[in-house]
Amino acid sequence: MIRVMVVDDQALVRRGFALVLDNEPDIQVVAEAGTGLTAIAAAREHQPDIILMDIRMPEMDGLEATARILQTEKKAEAGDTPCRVIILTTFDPDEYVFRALRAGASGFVLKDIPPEALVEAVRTVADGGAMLAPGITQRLISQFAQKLGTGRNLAERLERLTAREREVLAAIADGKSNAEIAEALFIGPATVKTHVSSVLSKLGLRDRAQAVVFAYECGLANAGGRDVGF
Amino acid sequence: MIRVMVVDDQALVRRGFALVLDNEPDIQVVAEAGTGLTAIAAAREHQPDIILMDIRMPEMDGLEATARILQTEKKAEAGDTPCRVIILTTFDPDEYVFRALRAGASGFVLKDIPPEALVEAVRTVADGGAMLAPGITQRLISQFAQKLGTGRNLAERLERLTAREREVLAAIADGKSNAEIAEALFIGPATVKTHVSSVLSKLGLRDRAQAVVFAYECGLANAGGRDVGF
DNA sequence: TCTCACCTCCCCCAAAAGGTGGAGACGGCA
DNA sequence: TGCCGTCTCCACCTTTTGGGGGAGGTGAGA
Repeated sequence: MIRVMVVDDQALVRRGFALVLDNEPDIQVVAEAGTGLTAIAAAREHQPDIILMDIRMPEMDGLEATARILQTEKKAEAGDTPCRVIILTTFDPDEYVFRALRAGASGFVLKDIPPEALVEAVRTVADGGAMLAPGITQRLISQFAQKLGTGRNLAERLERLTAREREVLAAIADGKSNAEIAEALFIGPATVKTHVSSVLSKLGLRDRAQAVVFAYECGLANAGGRDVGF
Repeated sequence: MIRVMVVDDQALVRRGFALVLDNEPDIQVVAEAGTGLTAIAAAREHQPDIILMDIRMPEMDGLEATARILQTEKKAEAGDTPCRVIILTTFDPDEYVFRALRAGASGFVLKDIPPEALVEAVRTVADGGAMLAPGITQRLISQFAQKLGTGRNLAERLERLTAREREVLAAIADGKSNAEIAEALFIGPATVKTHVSSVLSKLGLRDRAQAVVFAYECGLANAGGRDVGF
């Protein structure tokens, strides 16, 4: 049985969704909330598997509420219920989508979807998957393809480097100085300089700064992976 | 009427999908192909709206074929049919997915989906959307959220900088030298040094190389956006 | 065996970068 | 009015970086 909570400030809308879902044999609506704040409390109390969350709400919007609920979930992590959130809204501007995904939402669907599709989305997400509105999936793919896109030809340039040189480049992309690289790779500083020089000349770069740019652009260094705690 | 081409090396599978789709009133299977090479030729000849493409095939795999078909499409761009590809396969390893998305696929679904879902996927993609298997959507979101994740707290550190300093940081993240930054911002090289110094000290960085790392990590510079043609 | 690519390290040197301290100009704000 | 933050620039200094050689050692392959 999938336990669902519906969060929307408009009681009618809320009841509508709840009725649609409750009509399914394997889905049970266990709570409803009309604001972000009450949603947080209700989530804690009823421990739903899935939360259908509107964005525009008084007191606290759905994105903020989503972030908080999933954060406390993560802290608890007693393995209770890894509650998952589907954002259900009328609009789909990019900013909302990105914020929602960052907040940890597993779905982002528009309110105009047919009821069966909503039910399907709930089941999909409860099953560990994710469900986005088709247009959003499309944009996500575009963004992703763009990021991977340029990587190709640059990665070819990367192959001109020897294994050691790639290691050095990675270290450069980590913000390390020559001395630090030497220490990290257990070689002398002079050797590091040699490697750095060949990396720069082979790739047609001038600076270690440009080397950092190159590393990020070709995917050798991945943005978002590191804590910049130099 | 949605014109579909089915590409799969197993004739039985191919016929199965074709029959399911042809049974729909708004979908017409206009071509079939058993290899990547013939798929390219058939796509050119029949100009389908949607191509269902298997990955594992003799002569040329589906990903390569997808890339080529969409590439020639792009070149032609006479506005004929902006043909779109749905990858339909038994496996979903990450590598395949990324290659598929980079090749320009608009969908990636597993062969075990129910027939109605396949039909729905075809309609969705024909309608300009995209459709991924739920698990894949999930992973795409994770990757995306990770990239956006750390950006927030770092961006706060960014706000300690003055507007000018942020400009300078952006220029640094572009791989520019102090002299180039001076030229770009119409100020003296000495001024650039001043700004660079305060950027580094305010952000707790040592190097302009570390500054580049910081810029990428906090999203000030976006990987994939630039041509590294130093 | 000889060659070649690679890794390792050295020296010297010029250029760039980064730190420190100071200074004038401008605009907002108490 | 005076204070403060910002932008602009300067001079001086140390450290780092990057380029130009050269040189020894290793292992794979012709």
